[in-house]
Amino acid sequence: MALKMRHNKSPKPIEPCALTQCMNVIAGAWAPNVIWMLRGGPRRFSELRADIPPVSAKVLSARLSELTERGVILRHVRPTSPPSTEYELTELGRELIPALEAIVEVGHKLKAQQKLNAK
Amino acid sequence: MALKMRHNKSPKPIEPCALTQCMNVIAGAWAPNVIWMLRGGPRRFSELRADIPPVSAKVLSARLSELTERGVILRHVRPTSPPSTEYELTELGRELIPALEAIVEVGHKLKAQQKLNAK
DNA sequence: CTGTATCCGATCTGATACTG
DNA sequence: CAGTATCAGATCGGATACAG
Repeated sequence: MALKMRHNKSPKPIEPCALTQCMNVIAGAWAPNVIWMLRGGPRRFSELRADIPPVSAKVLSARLSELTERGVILRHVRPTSPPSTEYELTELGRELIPALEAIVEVGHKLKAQQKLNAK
Repeated sequence: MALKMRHNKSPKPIEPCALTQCMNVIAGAWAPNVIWMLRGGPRRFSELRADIPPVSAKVLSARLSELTERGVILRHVRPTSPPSTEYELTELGRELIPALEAIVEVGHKLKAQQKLNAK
């Protein structure tokens, strides 16, 4: 579902440059939050849902699958009586932390800027 | 169109944390590329269209408006005979460069990772 | 040249209900 | 607990045509 080969308009649609490459991973409403919440260590499915309040199970599940597929997070299933699953950043996933930290830092400045505009 | 009166489930729907705050700015298919292309200095509308091949005028215009509104870029209109407009990063906008650089760096590692998976 | 207006398909997300 | 299935609404982005 990631391959979308249709209409052969441009043989080389974009330079799928590194920027776009990485943006695709952290795009979407919740992917960055998921990674961010995992930066402190492994978390379970329901913990992530609690961390990121209004995310639906469907979307969280979809993002976790995508991120797993892309090699950013790992899934550990524990066959306990109530099933338990832990998600954890891979080494590649941890590479994203500095980028997200930089983004967070800009976020603070944006919030400050917005307060100025509001007044 | 921004207000969507959601059911009063959470009085504070999300912590619109700094992460989300900034992600909203660089979200979308082309916003990061626009900022990236402006990092070297001012560019005109048509130059940006050429820089970022398959972006439509509509979307580029929409992104530029958004980014201007958010205080990330500045618009200079030159009333020449053929109209000319230059876009430029603001000081706030330049704060995004390090974040994007970090993202680009991860992008390279993701590409490397993908090649491994492909084989 | 620099946009804006319309139409339209693709994608994302949420709500709800259901399974193991 | 940890998801999946289905449906529906909202948003995004592209193509085209048009305007200043």
